[in-house]
Amino acid sequence: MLSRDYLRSETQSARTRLSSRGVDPSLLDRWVALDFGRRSILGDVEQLKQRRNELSKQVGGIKREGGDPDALLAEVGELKKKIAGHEDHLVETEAELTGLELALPNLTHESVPMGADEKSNRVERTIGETTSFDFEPKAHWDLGPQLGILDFERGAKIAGARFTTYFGDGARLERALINFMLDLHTGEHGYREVLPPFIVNRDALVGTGQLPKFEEDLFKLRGHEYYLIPTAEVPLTNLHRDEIVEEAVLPIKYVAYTPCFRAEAGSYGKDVRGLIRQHQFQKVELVQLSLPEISYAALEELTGHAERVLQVLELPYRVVTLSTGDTGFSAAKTYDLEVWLPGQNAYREISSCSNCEAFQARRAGLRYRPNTGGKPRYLHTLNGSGLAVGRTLVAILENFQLGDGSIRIPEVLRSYFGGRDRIASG
RNA sequence: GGAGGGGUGGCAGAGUGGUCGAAUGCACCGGUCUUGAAAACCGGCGUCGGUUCACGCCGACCGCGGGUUCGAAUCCCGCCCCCUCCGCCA
Repeated sequence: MLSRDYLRSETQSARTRLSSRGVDPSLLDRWVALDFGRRSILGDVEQLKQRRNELSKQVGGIKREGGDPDALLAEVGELKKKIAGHEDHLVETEAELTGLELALPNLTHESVPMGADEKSNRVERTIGETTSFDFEPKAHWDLGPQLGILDFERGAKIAGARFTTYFGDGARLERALINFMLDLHTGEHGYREVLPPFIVNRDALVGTGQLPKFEEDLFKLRGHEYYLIPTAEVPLTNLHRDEIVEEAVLPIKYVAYTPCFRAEAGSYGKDVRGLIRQHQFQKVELVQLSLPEISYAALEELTGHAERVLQVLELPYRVVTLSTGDTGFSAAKTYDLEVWLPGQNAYREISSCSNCEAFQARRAGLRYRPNTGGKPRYLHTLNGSGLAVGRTLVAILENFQLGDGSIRIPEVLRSYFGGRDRIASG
């Protein structure tokens, strides 16, 4: 959510900046009308309530002294009717107002490149050489089944399309990556490990911005107001919902491994082969709750933590700033990390690191009390994959494949394989 | 699933229809005292919204949502959460 103060006092700028994200400018006009209407009704209703409260007090006094309050009661009766009418109107106005506010995306930071889609994204830096081979490299959807470590058919048999089953060293590699990432972020980057519920309620999803707009992307439990999490960002960011924390505890840094579930509505025909786009995938997620003043430094730091995983695994990648049109609903600025995949001859997203500023904090009621005392303020939220585990596994298979179809295990993962340096058939 | 108990300010804990946004204690902040500190004493100390240049004023909030009433933390209904016992279960 954007702040009402901003929408009110900077309406023109809000109109321009939101339209660069594809928001219909007339929504702003509607907002202004509703906001004005709300305050006008509120003024009336509160005045009537004030009068009613005064009269009620008088009635109490009169009754105590054994008098007859009938004259006052008649006036109160009138007031009650008026108040009820105004309040119905007020409830409607507020419902439409918040509905509108919940549907407006965040404003992008001034450093974000303007553009309608990913074509306007800006490459910030490219790390490592794209892997070269003296043979024709294979895609992971060929390598995995050949090695017997990924089984797409059996994933589909027990669940459906976009589900995969891992066997043997495939399952072990996934587990090794999870442990390696968690160990790195807790041991060297100062994050506290969390194991949250993988199912959340509606409020949590509204808090981070998936709802009410993107319901069709989510798996909902039948007969319950429960949803499978699309990312650990949802439980982690909502951990302190409706709390006021002391400034001294900031920044709060959480890391969690969770499976993630996405309906992938509207992506039919996209990445249908392999592990790239699944209904369920594993992810290690980083979340920070930050002081507003330093949240952009925190974004650089958090992005660096995700990059560190790729560096230690010796995977080539690049960092891209998403354009205004490609930036997600809740984010003010997003860096995507794209890993080189020889099987596709392309860089593919493996992490997305965002500063949401106070957008989620307003929705979720995340505030802090300044050291100097005074009013609570909204804090800033950041999140980033550190990393998407399935895609990391893909990158390892494709980048470290050897001519004989076996896979070289990166140095830092060997301790999770009892010291072995190869994944070979069987 | 069955039976019972409970959700009040940062914490503990009063309050069962009328100046109750809420006693009291602790914690916290400021002051007095003190060489300094502690103790003691004095004062302050919730959130949101509206309005105001400001001081302030007004409204709302005692898990959430409805209802009864001139008036609800207090009575009624629904829901959520927590605890205890039984059943079941990993």
